[in-house]
Amino acid sequence: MTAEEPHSKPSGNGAKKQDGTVGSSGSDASASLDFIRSIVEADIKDGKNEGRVHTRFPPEPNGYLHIGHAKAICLDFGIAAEHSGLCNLRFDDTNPTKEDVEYVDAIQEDIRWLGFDWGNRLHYASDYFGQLYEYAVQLIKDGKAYVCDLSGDEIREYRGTLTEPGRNSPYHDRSIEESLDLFERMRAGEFEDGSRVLRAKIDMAAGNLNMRDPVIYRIIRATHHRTGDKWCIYPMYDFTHCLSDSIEGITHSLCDLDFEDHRPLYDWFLDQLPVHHPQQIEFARLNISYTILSKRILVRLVNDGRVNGWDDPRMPTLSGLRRRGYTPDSIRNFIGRIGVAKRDSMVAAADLEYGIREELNRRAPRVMAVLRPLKLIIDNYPEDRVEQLEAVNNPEDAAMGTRQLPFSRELYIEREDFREDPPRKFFRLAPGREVRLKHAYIIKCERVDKDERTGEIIAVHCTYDPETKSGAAQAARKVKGTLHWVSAEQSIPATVRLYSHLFTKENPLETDEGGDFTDYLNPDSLETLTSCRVEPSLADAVPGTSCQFMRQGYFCLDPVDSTDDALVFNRTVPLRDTWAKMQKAAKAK
RNA sequence: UGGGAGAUAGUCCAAUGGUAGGGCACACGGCUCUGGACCGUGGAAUCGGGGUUCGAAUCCCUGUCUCCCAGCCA
Repeated sequence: MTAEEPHSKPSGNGAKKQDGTVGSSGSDASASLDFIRSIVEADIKDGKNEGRVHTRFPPEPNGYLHIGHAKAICLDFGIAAEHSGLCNLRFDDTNPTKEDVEYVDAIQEDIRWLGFDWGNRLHYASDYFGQLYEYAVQLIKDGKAYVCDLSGDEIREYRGTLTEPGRNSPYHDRSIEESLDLFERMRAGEFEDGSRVLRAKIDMAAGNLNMRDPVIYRIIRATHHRTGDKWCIYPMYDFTHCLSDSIEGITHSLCDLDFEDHRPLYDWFLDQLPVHHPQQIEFARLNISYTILSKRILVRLVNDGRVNGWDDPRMPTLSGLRRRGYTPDSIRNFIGRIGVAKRDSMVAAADLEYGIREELNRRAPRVMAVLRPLKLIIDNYPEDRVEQLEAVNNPEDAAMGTRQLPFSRELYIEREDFREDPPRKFFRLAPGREVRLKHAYIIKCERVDKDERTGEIIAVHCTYDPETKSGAAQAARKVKGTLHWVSAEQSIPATVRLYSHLFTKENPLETDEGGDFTDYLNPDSLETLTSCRVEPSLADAVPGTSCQFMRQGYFCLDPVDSTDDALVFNRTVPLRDTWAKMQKAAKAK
């Protein structure tokens, strides 16, 4: 997210459970507290806020949540839970021209999915419009705000620049009575959009631009998703946010570094009024290599058709990650592992991938799936015979049991598992070589069938050794490689989508002269394979569930595009591939 | 000669005056019916320069670099 709502941060210790206990994560008990938790601890110790901890997560409903927001969510909800405190969900809906109920629904779903619960504390800044209006009137009465008739361009002009002070608006010294009257009439709809604003009277010479008489109310005739046409004036973020925090009794208001410059203004409003004064604390937003965490840009990718919607599995949105096969635990653990600090940083995409592999290795059942099939015929195996072989579902967890796998004379293996002219260290199948078929027999390659014209290998002929059946006493013979396979007849067809980074550059926002992030869109971020064959047990797979395609990676049945007769799997993340790494290294030499 | 913030291995985070440590990544080895997982080993950092101190990543001075801010967005 660029300049979105302030985020809170993730808990270093994973999500709190309903009972307020803390789940474990990458960082363990010995770990020291991050700087925000240190502040919170100190505040509790000092008896500040009567020892209460009350945070909030304040998204603007103008887009879907992404993993950067997950950092904020984990922090806001996590810190509250760690201290038996509360965390509110508050929609920061002060700009009806950009917001929509579609987003408020999606945001709630995503937060719940991540594992957090705001109880009955679902709020909207728009709930406070009446109170906020009264506060604004109070400011005018106290001579601390005035109605300004300057146009947008003029306001900018009067604001000065980074190095030159601004000048007072000609309306700066307008009488309190006149401002009161005008503000009332702004609300009544007597003036056109953009014709007048209410401004705080602070200091046009302030080095901090935010303090140069910031606008606090503007006229916008737009239907608000909650208040409809009740209002035609809407409060600005700076005015709304601090007072909403105050109204809700928030103690620690966590947001990202972009709002550091706004803190003096946050404090100023609260100091002018007789209200509770929460503390704003800023932390560095999350950046991940080869992706972009900016709502502004994500919305562009969606609208320009660069991806297939907010939940496209290539998107770093929570809905995209979910559809890709990422789990809430893996995301929470990731957030806990990367920590919280104030310096700008770029977390390696590999860090995120590590998290999901770690979890799925423990939980995902192993299955056989051949993505790019090559026919393999076992010449000495009876033509009409079909054996049911027992296969372990997860070697990491015996409790997950076993299943039956059909084996027959004609199989499919992965095309890349056979090489007619194998390179050094190639432990797979090649003429004259032996390999084990996982859960089955050791086979030996005898010859290949080729297309006479193209030279393409059409089938591999092998013989099997009946004595080497997996589990059999005499099966101990060692071979260099083990391949996955499916029975040609009994396997079922499937489509498999292989995803990789959406961008080809670590930081796609760091562009050359005149370029932009679209220059680095990865043309190969999605590869769709339509001739895949998977073991028959997958016919009953439940959409959204994950499994490991042996030797390949973790995949999940796409909940949107998959049907009973046309299975579609999304690759969540490939397995670590030492062989590929070796080849790449060799190539580099 | 605007204001604010931040600089610790490739990367992310610790160490708050007392042995610079951990995760990821990387490399090497072991094990393995997944070239996965797992186990072991290793390389690798305090932005520069001064100062205070028995002792500095930490305190002081100075320099450099990076990020944010000129919406009637949040």
